[in-house]
Amino acid sequence: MDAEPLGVPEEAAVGARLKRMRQVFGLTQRELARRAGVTNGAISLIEQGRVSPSISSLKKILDGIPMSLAEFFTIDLAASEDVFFRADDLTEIAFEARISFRMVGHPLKERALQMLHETYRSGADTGEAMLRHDGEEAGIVVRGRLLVTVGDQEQALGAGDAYYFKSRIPHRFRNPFDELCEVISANSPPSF
Amino acid sequence: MDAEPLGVPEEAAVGARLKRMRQVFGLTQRELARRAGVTNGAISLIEQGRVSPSISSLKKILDGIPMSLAEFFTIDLAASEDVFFRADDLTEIAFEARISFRMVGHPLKERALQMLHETYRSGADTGEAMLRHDGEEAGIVVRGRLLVTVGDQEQALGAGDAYYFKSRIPHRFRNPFDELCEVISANSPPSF
DNA sequence: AGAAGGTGTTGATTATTCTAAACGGTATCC
DNA sequence: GGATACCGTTTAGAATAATCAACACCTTCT
Repeated sequence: MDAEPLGVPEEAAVGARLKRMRQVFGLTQRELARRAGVTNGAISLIEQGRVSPSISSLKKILDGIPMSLAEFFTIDLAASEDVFFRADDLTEIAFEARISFRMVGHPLKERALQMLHETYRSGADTGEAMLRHDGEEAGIVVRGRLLVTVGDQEQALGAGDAYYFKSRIPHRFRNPFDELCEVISANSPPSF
Repeated sequence: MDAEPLGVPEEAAVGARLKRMRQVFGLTQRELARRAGVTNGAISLIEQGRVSPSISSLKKILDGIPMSLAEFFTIDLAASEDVFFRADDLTEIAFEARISFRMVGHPLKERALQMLHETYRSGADTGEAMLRHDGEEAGIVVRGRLLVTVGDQEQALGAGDAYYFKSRIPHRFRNPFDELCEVISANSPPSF
């Protein structure tokens, strides 16, 4: 009706959505247009909300990403909010004086994965009583050295070294060295 | 490109999908068109797959149902298959000579709900050892009378009477009367 | 500075979709 | 039997979307 579709939220939403998806996949309008077999102009118009694409052309474009129509309309953009967390924003998990665990992501949210930024000061030890819990965990040493014990294996890991094991296997982390050690770890499902 | 979009599955799929949705909601093309503020012709063309509607018009049409674009593209039409089950098709769950449990739906399919058509002949009893399991259950007596025990409460229910309780509470069903008793029950999540 | 190659955006034309109004078919009512 | 009231379908023309080609802008390179 109107020349300017101001009051129509869905068009703009589709455009914004497409732009978001395209950017998430690291594509330019032209690159996506080439892959999809449409013109870059069409994508520009759609993203600006100046036209409402037909299902067929939207599908054609999404095929170039690639992404299904169902995905396109279903994926919750808000859910991918808070992708970045500043170091200061990480939630501290008290453990022991010499150990600091700082969690990536919101504490309360239901998640399939948990990531921790761990700091082991000299002399830190998760305890003689080995840790055991469900899931699997992995980590990479960022700075300093860490003595990792998993089952009957024990290794001193330096910066860049990593571990991966099933958390049911008794494990322990120690820093018997005199320099501070930082580790980035992840476990799934979350067990803290 | 072609006048006849034979090789394009998606358009036809959208048309068929729309037709299905419209029919499921018991609407005629004209009625839906009236609600959506489009012409019945447009709906006809779309359903035949002769055009690929724009997002804006598809949304307008779906608003008339009403249904979101996400729903429209997500809902699995095949999943709503086998909606009706003849009495003879209900799967019998052997229990006791005087008790018959006949399940609605396919035994193997993952479901959030289970419905049973239960028959308690005179003297039937689910057992002195009370039943306990996860979930919640409800039922309505269709015929005869049933003595229902839930925790420390006990009631004789007649036709039309019903119950609802958390299945963790010990429960028992008995028919000490001399007429046959039929009950329709449901429990979620399925526990048989 | 200027050329080259990238980005997204914009008119004029072509192609497609939507509307409006008709058509044929079927069931119901009188 | 004919009028009425639905149904879905179809066609000509108005409205909208997509293309093509140019445009303005920004980096990078020489």
